[in-house]
Amino acid sequence: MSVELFRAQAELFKLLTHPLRIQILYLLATGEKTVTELMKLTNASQTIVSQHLAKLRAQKVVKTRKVGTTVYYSLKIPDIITVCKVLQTIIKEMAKENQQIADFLMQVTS
Amino acid sequence: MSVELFRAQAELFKLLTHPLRIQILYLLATGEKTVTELMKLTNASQTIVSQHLAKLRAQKVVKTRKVGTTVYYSLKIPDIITVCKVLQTIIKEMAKENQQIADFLMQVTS
DNA sequence: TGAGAATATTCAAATCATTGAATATAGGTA
DNA sequence: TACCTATATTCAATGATTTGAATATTCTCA
Repeated sequence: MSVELFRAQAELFKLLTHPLRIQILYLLATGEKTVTELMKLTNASQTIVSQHLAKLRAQKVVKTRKVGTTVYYSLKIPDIITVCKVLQTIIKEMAKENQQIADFLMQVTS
Repeated sequence: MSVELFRAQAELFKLLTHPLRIQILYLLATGEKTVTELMKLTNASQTIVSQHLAKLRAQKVVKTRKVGTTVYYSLKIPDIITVCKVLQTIIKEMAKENQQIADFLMQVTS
């Protein structure tokens, strides 16, 4: 596998390193949303939401539809949410294991 | 879904934003490797490899086995490579689509 | 014990990402 | 035209990540 492919993967993964961007992607996975809706759903400011959407647009994982002055965002690459979901199950597995270790330590030290 | 989960996901995704770390994970997916082997396979310096391995260790996605002075690294969470592979298929899809657009433009402008 | 091999850590410099404030644009409506 | 609403962009400050050089640690073997 080429270094170029690793670089391309790394670039796309960078989109997923901000909690707000992940949240926005999950929201868009449930259907298209306007910027104002995303602001309300995430409790983030207009500037911040718009800036993060710009990053998602730059990498073409979202697409837009403009009606008058309002812009509807939706997933252009719906599979991106699969990537998040796979990681989510990993996190749950890790948490479960940590819990088991914690339980064991409780038992040993009490 | 809680902001905490988004944050946890974002933290793990940060591991995947460096080409060398992705390459190391792919290499470890084929079996355990020593630091020296990883250096040779990736053409990266000892310091660099060691630093990136430290990040992977900090998030517990790799584990180590020490024999004398050499350290064998392997995947502690093998599913992490699934995350990479899902993204890889997305990248291929995106590339395919771009190719189709390029082909279309060729046709139209010639 | 002393040298050498394998790996890890620390630190400063450079680069990159995030934020908030300010401003810009563009469409709709009085 | 003038204002209002929705969204985007720019810029400077701050914070995080990456790198290379230097150094530390730990093990083995003569």
